[in-house]
Amino acid sequence: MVSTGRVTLTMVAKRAGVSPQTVSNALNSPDLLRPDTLERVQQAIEATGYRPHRAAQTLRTRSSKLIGYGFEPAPAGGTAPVMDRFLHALAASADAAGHRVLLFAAPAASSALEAYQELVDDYNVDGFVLTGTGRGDQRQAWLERHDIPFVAFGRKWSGRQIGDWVDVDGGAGTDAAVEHLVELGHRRIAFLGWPRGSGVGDDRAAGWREAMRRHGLPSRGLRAEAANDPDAARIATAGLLDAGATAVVAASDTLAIGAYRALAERDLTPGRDVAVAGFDDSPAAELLTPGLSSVAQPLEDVGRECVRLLLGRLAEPQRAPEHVLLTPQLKPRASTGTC
Amino acid sequence: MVSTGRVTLTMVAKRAGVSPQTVSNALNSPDLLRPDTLERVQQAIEATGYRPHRAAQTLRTRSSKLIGYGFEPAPAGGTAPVMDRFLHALAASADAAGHRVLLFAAPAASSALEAYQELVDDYNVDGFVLTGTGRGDQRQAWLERHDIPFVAFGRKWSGRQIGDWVDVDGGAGTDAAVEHLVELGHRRIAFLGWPRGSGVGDDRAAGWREAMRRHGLPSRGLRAEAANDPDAARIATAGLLDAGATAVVAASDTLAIGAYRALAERDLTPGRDVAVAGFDDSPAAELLTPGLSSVAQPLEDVGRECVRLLLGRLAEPQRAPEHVLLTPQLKPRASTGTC
DNA sequence: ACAAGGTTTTGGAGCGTTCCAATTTTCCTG
DNA sequence: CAGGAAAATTGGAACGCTCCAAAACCTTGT
Repeated sequence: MVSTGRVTLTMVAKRAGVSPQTVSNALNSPDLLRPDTLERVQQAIEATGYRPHRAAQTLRTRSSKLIGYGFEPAPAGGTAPVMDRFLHALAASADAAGHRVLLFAAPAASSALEAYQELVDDYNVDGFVLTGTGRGDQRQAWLERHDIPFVAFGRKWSGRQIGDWVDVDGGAGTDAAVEHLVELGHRRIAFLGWPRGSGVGDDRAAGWREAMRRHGLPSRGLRAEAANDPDAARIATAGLLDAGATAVVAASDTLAIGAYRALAERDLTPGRDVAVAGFDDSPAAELLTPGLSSVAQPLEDVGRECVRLLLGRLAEPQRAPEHVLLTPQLKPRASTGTC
Repeated sequence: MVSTGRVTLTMVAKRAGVSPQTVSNALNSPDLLRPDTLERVQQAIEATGYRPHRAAQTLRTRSSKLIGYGFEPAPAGGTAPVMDRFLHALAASADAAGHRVLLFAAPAASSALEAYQELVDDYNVDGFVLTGTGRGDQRQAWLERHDIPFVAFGRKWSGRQIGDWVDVDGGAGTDAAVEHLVELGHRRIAFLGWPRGSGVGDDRAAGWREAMRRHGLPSRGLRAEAANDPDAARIATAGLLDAGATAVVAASDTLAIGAYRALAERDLTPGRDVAVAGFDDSPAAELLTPGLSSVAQPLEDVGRECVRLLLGRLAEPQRAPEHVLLTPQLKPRASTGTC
């Protein structure tokens, strides 16, 4: 209908025969209006196709309905291949909640924190979603000190807990993998993990150990460590095979690939001779031959929860920190197939 | 120094002993000021740590310095695993140019185009970067009709050319792969591609054919087609091996993995018995055993060019469409290693 | 010294919204 | 049916910036 230029609050007001403020209220506090007035205003909004102008709102309210996400350069081996799914989920959830995601190229982790402050000052970004919060990451402390709301995807593994987080229960993931392998009849189930000291890695190791204990299975001598690199993992796996492992639970798909290589060296086939399970369900997992059973993180849920927690904090800045721990799920494929 | 509240233009002006407008000019058209005035204003800006408030600028100028990027759910097999690198490059280039990237969850491709209009109306997004512009994608036409600036990563393969684009010369990529294989002594070099009809796929096929022709090598019978799925590719590859191929150039890493499987079925080893090259240099490529030679797209450059073209168009909306074609580079690994 | 012409600086309005305080209307209760 | 409190609505200012047009300031040339 309306063809030219922007429709403003005032135009809607004129059309509905009320003041601009009333239209604003119709949008922001509808319960202030008398039902019939509300109805009339809503019709005018509908008819004109009015949409509020975010910049004007931001200027007045100091809230942009923007969520900042610092995008880090993807380190080759890590969980990077899977982060695009998270990011999509984040964007979708934010959109659904009437917010949007502002992407920025995060400067080298935890340095140059001013970038966060600038986003708040310049754009009135409401809060941030952090990922890759490893040990020694100072972002949480810094943001808290500056009263900037945030949620982290990933727990804080050391030091004082700060702020809200959403995380995936890695232990539950490896536990499920062990459970699956036990059902298939395995007893000597090894764990191929990263060097101790990384919170995420230790968590995944703990899940394995606990599941082994629960089933009364020995874990001694069945744990090997390697950097997140197939070749290091290949070498480490050899030791596990020597120790008589019939199954290997790896802390990442990259490590699992190393296990594949170790098996190949001895003319063994994953899934037939020795079972292998990975972690992350990266795109590579289903492309491997045989397909790699892998623990998939519920990234859509993580994205949704991140948004939920962040918006919650925005609404109530002083409430106690909230934590959400989600359970991942094993995707069985041929690598643990026939036993 | 300054501790409380926001620093505004007016404060800076007061401090420098000039009018607010002059400070604005110092920022936006410095050449209007007398050098000594400029100096004085800049010092005041420095001293106060002033940063312009984007919402206020946006409200006045109708430009948000925001670039919209519609993030699509990643279809498993495609180039998705590599798009995070592009996105990071995009964000980095945008940031460097004083812009930012606004992420939104794009509704199913080329439907619900109103989402783009809304972003323009609500947020004053300056323009968009499109990806995954396949055949029949109506976004370009729609955006042009609505006078919304955009750049596409990806050419238009059919119909009238619309707007600016940046793309990677797929033909040059497969050509380079053939070149590499010829140097290694191969003569029966096959192409494993997607079914005809996709612009990208046909382009990659053309590069192979052209390189073969240039070297006087026969290509007849050496081309197979399969959907972008390892198993379909495995089957298709069998035919190529029967035709005596000693090397396979694949249109994607996913297809190349299918070739690996076909070789494994015959107890052949990629790189030793038959050479295999992929396309995209996805994370999986270097994890495969043996490592997969693959054509890597210069995604950082693509991101940078996208921003450059888009900003160019914003500055000069009526100029003729500009196109940038970048050359990818083969990353040789063991799969084409020994011959 | 003064007008003409250019360069540099300024005041005021306005972008579209929401805040705040004040005003009007409505609904009770006595 | 007056009086008062609660509910609903309104007018004006303000958020921080840039546009526009007008004013002040320099140079020159005569």
